[in-house]
Amino acid sequence: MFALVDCNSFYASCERVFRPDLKSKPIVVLSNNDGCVVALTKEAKEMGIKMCDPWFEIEKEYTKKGGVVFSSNYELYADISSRVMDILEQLAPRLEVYSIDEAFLDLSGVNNCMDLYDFGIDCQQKILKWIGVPVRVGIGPTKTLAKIASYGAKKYPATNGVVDLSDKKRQERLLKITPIGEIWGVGRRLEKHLNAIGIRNAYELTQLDISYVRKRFNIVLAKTIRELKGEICIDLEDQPITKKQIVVSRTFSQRVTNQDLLNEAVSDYAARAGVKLRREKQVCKLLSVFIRTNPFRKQDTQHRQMISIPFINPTNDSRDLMYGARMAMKKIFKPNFQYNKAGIMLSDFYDEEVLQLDLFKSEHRSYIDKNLMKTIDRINKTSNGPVTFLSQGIKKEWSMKRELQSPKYTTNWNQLPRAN
DNA sequence: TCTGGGGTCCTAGGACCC
DNA sequence: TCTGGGGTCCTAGGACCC
Repeated sequence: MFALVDCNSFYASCERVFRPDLKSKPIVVLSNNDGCVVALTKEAKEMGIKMCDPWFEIEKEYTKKGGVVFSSNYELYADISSRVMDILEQLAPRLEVYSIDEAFLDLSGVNNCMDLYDFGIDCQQKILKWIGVPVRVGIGPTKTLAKIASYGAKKYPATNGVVDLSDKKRQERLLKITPIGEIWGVGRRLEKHLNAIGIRNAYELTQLDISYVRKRFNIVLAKTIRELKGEICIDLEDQPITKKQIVVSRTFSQRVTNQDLLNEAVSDYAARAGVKLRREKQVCKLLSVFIRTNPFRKQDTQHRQMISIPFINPTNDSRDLMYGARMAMKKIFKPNFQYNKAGIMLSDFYDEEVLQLDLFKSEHRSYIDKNLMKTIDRINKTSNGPVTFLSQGIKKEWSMKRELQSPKYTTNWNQLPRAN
């Protein structure tokens, strides 16, 4: 049996933890660059705000009506998240941290000693009391059913935010009122296709013939159906899996036409990606860079391009990555376009310790170089940083804006909350 | 004027090999 | 005159997730 514990309006709830005065106020949290809404409370939803609404379109009306807004504060959210996960870890034998605000729990054994609904309520109360974040709990024999249970817990207030789908009859009842698009693994595209052949809810989906689905659609949807019927196809992943790619990309705060500035941006992203790669203890063999103009500006001529360049010797040295990024940029940059986003992607990873070197080339990063990177990383973890490379830029005119951010209450000594 | 970022998995199609 | 077929690997792009 699985449980899915899901934090309600997570980013917005994090903001409330240190601002009890916002208890029943509408709150929205914005994406990077204060671009669009990525989290919103029930109260904001009731005002007609939707996920992904562009901020500039709703700002005036929303603030006039007394809505509260924050730029995203990922340091705060990550810290609150890890505190929630710590508690969950103590409540169940196995835990999979699925995202910043969700975790799957393996409940085998738990159902022998307590009622699962009571377990859910207990979870909820502990996290609310110890952290201050409201959660809902969905319980079911497969992950996909636990997800459906969680949907039910959100949608129907009478459940008190906990739904246990152990019972087959109860499963069927909820599946019959769950729209197809709410199923885990069914996105907008599939929803449209399924609706077109007359499938409207989760129950109707389970009535389809599996081999037909595999032929007409794909193997992923076939798996989803088996999961909806109670057959476990997706296991709990409680071991941290090594990443297969690392991406750093940002929309610029303003449009950029100048190649020097683009070089600065991708160098900065390359250095950030390097930090992540070294944290994974991996080296990479392939680096890709992409740039694009703003697709929302129909009046501009569009340009988007991506290019990959291989390293002969796999590396995680920021200097190699930055050099590669600039080489790539040189190849794809075209003048007279108004770029609004660039990004870098690292892939083809190998373990740092078991490097395969090129047979005919001996130059590779030395022990001293490795220590240099380690030292920089260590300094940057303290408040003595940051140490950066000149090519990452100083003014960073392209870098994003975040004008409405709350303090880093839990991760910065100078921003601790005060009790008066 | 202003529209996010970071991932995974699957598939189709091309290059290449024997 | 008539010019195959099966396999692998790689990449780009799509769909999905939070």
